Order: sequence, then structure tokens, then C-alpha cells
Amino acid sequence: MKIATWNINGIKARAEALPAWLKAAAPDIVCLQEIKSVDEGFPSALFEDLGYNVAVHGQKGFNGVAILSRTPFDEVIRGLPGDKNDLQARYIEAVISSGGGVVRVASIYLPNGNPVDSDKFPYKLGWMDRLIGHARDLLALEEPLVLAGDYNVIPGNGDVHDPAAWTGDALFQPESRARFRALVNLGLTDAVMACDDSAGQYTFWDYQAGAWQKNNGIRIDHMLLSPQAADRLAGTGIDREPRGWERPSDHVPVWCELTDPDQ
DNA sequence: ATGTCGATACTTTATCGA
Repeated sequence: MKIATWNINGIKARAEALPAWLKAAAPDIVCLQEIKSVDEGFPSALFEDLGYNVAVHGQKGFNGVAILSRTPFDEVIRGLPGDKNDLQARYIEAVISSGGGVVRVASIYLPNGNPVDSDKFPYKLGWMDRLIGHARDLLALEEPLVLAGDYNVIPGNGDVHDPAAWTGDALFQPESRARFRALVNLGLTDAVMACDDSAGQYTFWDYQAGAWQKNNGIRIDHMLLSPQAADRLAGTGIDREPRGWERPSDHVPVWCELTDPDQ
């Protein structure tokens, strides 16, 4: 079973690129972030025509997450628990029976948090605290679990072209990185790092200043696996090609392959 | 040093968020 995550930076702007990538990569489950669309505006037919079921948690103009799945959803949960006053659409979770077993998958769009001296940074840290609490609850279920998405956190020096240039950024602050470590330390596995821990496996290149051409990237899109999922991890990949297409997203797809549970 | 893109609205240019 192939599970992918991609911050597409606008579903309408990616109405050609996303189906093209789906046909080429053939993932079973896809977690999307920054759809920048309300539920009713999401072009579900584009993906239903390719054999996917669609679950959306949208918002007008900004944010918004979705999950595509070849197999129907057993259950869909919209919104990260823990704060009824948080109206930003940044989390959707689904239970899917596929490949002879059940898997729980979350599509995460973690707050950016910039600028650090604004209220956006404490919002990011509070959101991460809630995510840690929810992940602890989910891990207690002892299921195959994949927490996938745009974490807006650069975990280490090997995940950024120029660490010094990012020292003041919310994505690279010690508080952000400490919470990401705390999340992983609950017992989750960073799928990409588990298969290849080399530096420079970037998933995002800014639109500005020729970042793509200079390979001035960062690794901020992650797939974190519960032990029951990590034990089935067969491989991962970062598809860089779509970053070079016409009108690209600034992020590229990240995917992992899980073996069937009876193999 | 600068450089971009997507969505929105008191819209055809400016603003916001990233």
C-alpha cells in the first residue's frame, strides 16, 4: 500500500498537476494540504474519475486539508481535538480498510508560525502540543497509523541548505524542533529518515530567489509512523519532478510503501 | 540586493499568508 502526502498550495491551481501525478505515481492514499478551498469548491470529480474516494476539510481562502483513498473511508474525523475555538482547517483523519488490514491516516497542515514575535508563533506551539496529545491517544490504539503532512518544522541541520539563514524562522526555532522531537519520541518513526538518513532530502523550495534552481530547499513534509506501521515500512520516496513542472506547488510529494499485513 | 505565487475583495490593483 502506497501512502503519500503533498502540500499542493491551492487545489484549483493544481487541477492539472495533481491528476497527472496521481496517474504516474498511483498512490492508494494521498494526504493533501493547503487546498485553499471550501468543501463545496473542491473538484472531487477529478479524483473520483481516477478511482479515488474524497474526504475534505476545507476553509475559504487559506489552509484546508483532504484525503484521497482508493478504498472507501470507514470513518472520517475533521479538526484536531483539543480547542473548540480553533476554526482553522488543518487536520483531517480517516480510517481505511485496505490491503487486508486497517490503517489510520491523518493529513496535517501544521501552522507556519511566522513571524516569531507575533501571536502566530504561540499558536503554532500550542497546536503542536495538541497534536502531541492526540498522537499519544492514537498510539494507545496500537494500530497502523500514519501522521502525514506539512509539519512546517525543519528537524535538523541536514534538512536545510543553509541552517544559518533559517535561525530566526519559526520553522527552525528550538521550541518548534523540540516539540517535533517530543512527537517522534512518543514512539513514532520518521519514514524517510528510517530508510535513508542522509542530508539534503528536501521537500520544499521557495518560489522566490531561484531557490529551486539553486536547490536551496528544506525538508518540512514528513510521514510519522506508529510501530504497527513502521514494522511494515518497505520504502519511501520524494518525487522532485513536479517541482519542475509548469505552475508548480512549492512542495513536492513524499510517499511511503507499506507491505500488506499478512506478508 | 532583488527575485513568487494563490486567493480574495469596497476587484482589474492591493492585500494577505506563506
